[in-house]
Amino acid sequence: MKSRRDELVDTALRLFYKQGFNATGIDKILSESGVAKMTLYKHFGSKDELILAALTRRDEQFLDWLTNAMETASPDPRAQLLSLFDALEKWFRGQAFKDLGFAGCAFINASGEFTDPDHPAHRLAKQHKQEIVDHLAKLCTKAGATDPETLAEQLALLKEGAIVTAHVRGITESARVAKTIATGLLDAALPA
Amino acid sequence: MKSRRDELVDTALRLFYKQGFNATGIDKILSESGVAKMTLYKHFGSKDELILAALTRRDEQFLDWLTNAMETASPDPRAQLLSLFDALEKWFRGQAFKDLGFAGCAFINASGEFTDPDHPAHRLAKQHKQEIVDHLAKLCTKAGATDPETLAEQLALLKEGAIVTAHVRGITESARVAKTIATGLLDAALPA
DNA sequence: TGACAAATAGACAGATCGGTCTGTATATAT
DNA sequence: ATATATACAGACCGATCTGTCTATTTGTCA
Repeated sequence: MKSRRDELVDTALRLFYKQGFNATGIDKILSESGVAKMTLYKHFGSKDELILAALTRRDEQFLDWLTNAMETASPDPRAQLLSLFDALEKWFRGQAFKDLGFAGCAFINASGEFTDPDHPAHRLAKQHKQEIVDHLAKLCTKAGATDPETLAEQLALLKEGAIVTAHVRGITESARVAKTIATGLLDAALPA
Repeated sequence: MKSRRDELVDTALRLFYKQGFNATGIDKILSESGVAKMTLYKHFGSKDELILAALTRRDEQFLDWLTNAMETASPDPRAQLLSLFDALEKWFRGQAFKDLGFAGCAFINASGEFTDPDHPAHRLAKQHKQEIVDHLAKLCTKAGATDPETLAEQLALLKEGAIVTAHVRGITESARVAKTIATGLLDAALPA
């Protein structure tokens, strides 16, 4: 059973994601979650803290989903790296997080609203992106890359490009465009 | 001499870009631009219209800057395509729009705040991105690509990835990561 | 049953929001 | 010099924002 705190964080994440952080008022989160205002301020000191909690929840949720999708796809690390882009396409099509749909990357969106790199939400976004790069680098090492860090940065950049293209322009096929480029990179960087 | 309307739009663009659209109030734009409230509402029917005017201004400004930077770089279309990423790096370092600095792409940020694809600001963002792809496709044709549209989409995706990486993670070198990948794509897609 | 903790509803405060309105000052052109 | 357009300053409106407070209800455990 979900605690009142979880109820708040999940509702906040959903509304922040679909309507933006500044555009979403506390009252809407309360009415949609059915939680009283005092309960919110018992768990969180301010709206900013709730924003951070929602993004933290998203961080865990997204990494769990992504790593699971990639591990499930294949035992081969090279195939796992490529399956990143198959997972992205499912996400873009709204098949990954059914209660949220697809409205771009919550962390890119957060960085757009809180452009100051020292803002806690922006810092969390940076950390989230770094975690993904680190995970990719591990797989690149396992796949036998001579420069796994560089390869991981390249793949991560393709991922970000695909996300933005899918969201801003509505082109879900961007995942396949990125996958094609990634295939060429892996062919060149990994031993046959 | 700048008209009052231009004064408004320039100030609005600067504040929207650095602080976000919803977080920037009308009163701040008025006080920083030194324009009276009634003058604003004589030129624009609402804040939403001012947002659109600011983004339209940014669209012109950015495309002018980018096309000029690429044309200036070289007469060779292949070199022009690669110079896209040199221009990006200058932008990331804050050397392109000195009154604005770098706070990500205004259109990616707008799409993050206005996630509904039918929102006028989101539509404008989509249009802006399409204009750039079209411009790249023309250059790809000039460079002799057999499939200029696909190549242009690939380069555009690299551009978006570099922008997001630079903004969210603060890694200005992302422009060079993208350029390396782009070089490989051009080597494979263009006649020697 | 009675005590205690947790969550409820909802009024309230103070600030800020977008937008309207009145009245005054400035500048240009005839 | 007078007419006209434009922009000014700033009061004002209703709505909404975050956050605080009181008083009531609910649920649990002894």
